[in-house]
Amino acid sequence: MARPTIADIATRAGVSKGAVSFALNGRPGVSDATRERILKIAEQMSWRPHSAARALGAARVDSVGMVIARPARTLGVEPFFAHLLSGVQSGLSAESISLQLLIVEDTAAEIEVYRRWASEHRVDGVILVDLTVKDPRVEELKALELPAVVIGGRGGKGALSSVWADDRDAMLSIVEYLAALGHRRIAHVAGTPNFQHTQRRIRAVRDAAPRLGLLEAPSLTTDFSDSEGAAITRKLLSQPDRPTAIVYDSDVMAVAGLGVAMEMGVTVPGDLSIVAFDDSILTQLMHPALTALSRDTFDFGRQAAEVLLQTIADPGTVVNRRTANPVLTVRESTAPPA
Amino acid sequence: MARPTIADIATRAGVSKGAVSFALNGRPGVSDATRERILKIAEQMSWRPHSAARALGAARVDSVGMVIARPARTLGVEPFFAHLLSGVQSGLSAESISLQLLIVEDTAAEIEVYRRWASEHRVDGVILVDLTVKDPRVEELKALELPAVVIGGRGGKGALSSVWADDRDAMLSIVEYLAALGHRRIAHVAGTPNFQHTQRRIRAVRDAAPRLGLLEAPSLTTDFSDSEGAAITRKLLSQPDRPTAIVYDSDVMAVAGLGVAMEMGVTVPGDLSIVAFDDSILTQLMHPALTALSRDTFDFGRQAAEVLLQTIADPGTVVNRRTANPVLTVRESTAPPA
DNA sequence: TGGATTTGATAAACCGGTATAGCTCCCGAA
DNA sequence: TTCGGGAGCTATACCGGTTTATCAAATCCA
Repeated sequence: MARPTIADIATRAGVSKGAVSFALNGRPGVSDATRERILKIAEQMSWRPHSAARALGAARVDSVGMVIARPARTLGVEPFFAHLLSGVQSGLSAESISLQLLIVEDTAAEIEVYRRWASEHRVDGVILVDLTVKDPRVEELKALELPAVVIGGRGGKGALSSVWADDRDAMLSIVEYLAALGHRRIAHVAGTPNFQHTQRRIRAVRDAAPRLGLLEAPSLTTDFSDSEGAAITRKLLSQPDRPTAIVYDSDVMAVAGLGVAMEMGVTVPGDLSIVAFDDSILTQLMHPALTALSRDTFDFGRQAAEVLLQTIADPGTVVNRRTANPVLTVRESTAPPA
Repeated sequence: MARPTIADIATRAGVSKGAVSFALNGRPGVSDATRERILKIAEQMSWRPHSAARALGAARVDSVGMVIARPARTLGVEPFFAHLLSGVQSGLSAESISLQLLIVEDTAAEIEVYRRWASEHRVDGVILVDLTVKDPRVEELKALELPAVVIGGRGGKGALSSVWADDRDAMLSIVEYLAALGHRRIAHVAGTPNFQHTQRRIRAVRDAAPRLGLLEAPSLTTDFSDSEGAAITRKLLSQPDRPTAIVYDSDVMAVAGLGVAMEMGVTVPGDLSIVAFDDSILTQLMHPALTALSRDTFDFGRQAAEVLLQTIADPGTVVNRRTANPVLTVRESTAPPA
């Protein structure tokens, strides 16, 4: 027989559909003896709930969504997303909730997806990444009343739940380390200026500079691509008073920067120290291996899932959870200046 | 008012639910005038179908699934998956079908997911990757009667639909190119031996060796990790008659191999030519940039989606589609031997 | 002991669509 | 003039669960 339904179980157990439903969901209304009997029969018939039928009862769909808005070609180099995804899933699988993943071209398309998901009842909540300054998605999700959690940034004034790491603190730890090594000319090759975390990192560098006695500490924004990372590095290293250390906002840009240094005959870490804000296998494969900030991205995802489930369970609450601070993994690309 | 239903539309249009359903699905049963009126009202009320309600009618769920069975930590370095995913989605979005993505630890867990999906009616079909020799998933999916398409390998004797590229041909083009440059000692650092494509590539090397007059052409299997790639390279380069060219089955291993060569004072491409079977930003960031086999992974995914939709529409058919041949992108890591 | 409450279970409504049997017109052919 | 038949639409059952109103029997308490 194909796919047993609760009606089949009811017939076999000699009870009503309702009783079976109560038994299977662990709610009161049946005696322990009956419950046990029903559960055993369900087990025997290897019954599984029909997800659509469940979802129809205006209840949850047991599915959450995640949209990544990036042009396809810039995606996938960073292990960041893969680890984040694994983490999110490990957080969800405990409750056997599934994840819908979508990759779209831009934020407009992303919002369109949220509207569709909301109106079609496809997900119970969503996870947001790459939060920008004045992000339009926050307002939209509030309007749609779709539970959401923001990763890596606070969701506006108590608007959405969030899971975030202290970028400021992390950046300070990098700059302080470089200053302690003796560097006085430090450059910061940042990411897209409209990302919230980019702003926070830039501010951290600017605020710390005077205190650490830095002569120079410019932050230069890019589109996160390897080519812009390389171009900016070329420009920095061509200056008469070139920096003795560069901090890159991503591992890909750091690797590109290392390539430029080698091509220009600038030795690393002799003439130039390099630090990547993101760690991955990339930074470890280099020669010299790059000093990088390591974050537990997997755990990040896991916590996001947890917070989202809380928010779904009680749509009123807004949770802002701060995760463990990232740590600086020192490798071969940093040393005192010549 | 929250979420209009077809009943609301029916009331407003002064017709029955059935008529509305006919009109919205473009099937006969209503006059053109009525249809037009209903469509306009639906548009005004911004009606969207409730996916669960649709799915309940024993029909399709408009959702397909994809499970990637890899330990979280080895995942995400290769842009391969990200591009594949984007491609799959672009193929699906035309029909506004959503994608469920799951990352699990091993094949056992993967099969468990298929069972759950099938019994809970969560997906209409699935996409398989990383096909192994005697893959247990093929049998399982046949048993579950879940439409499926295999990416990168044939699905057994007409068992499942598939989309594949000619690995043999691709490998031949690499080896022939190296032979033409004058290389006679070529090593092949392969992936996991139980993958079908690994087997095909190994066979291609073995078959071509005599014809091309190669003195030596060993294929050495690994677990695809950078560390094993490095270890094997170290061993190869320590031999008295070391190879003058190495072909790596993945970009990550090729990069690791390049690192080993540099660390051992073996110049690339002077003393050693390196070719990666997979292209990505990684290979381009290196110095020297690596010669690599470029595949249109995005298109691969798109075609897989297409074939899957065909298979879902008509569960009887088995489509085996061969995609465009990959091309060798020559960069700086290959040259005639010294 | 009798009325009030609790327990264990049932029948039926409901969620939002789809599918189908059947009804009413209206037209054309015999 | 009657009958067949198709177009256009309605009413209703159905999909597989959840939930609620209802009810009988058991239990409790004064």
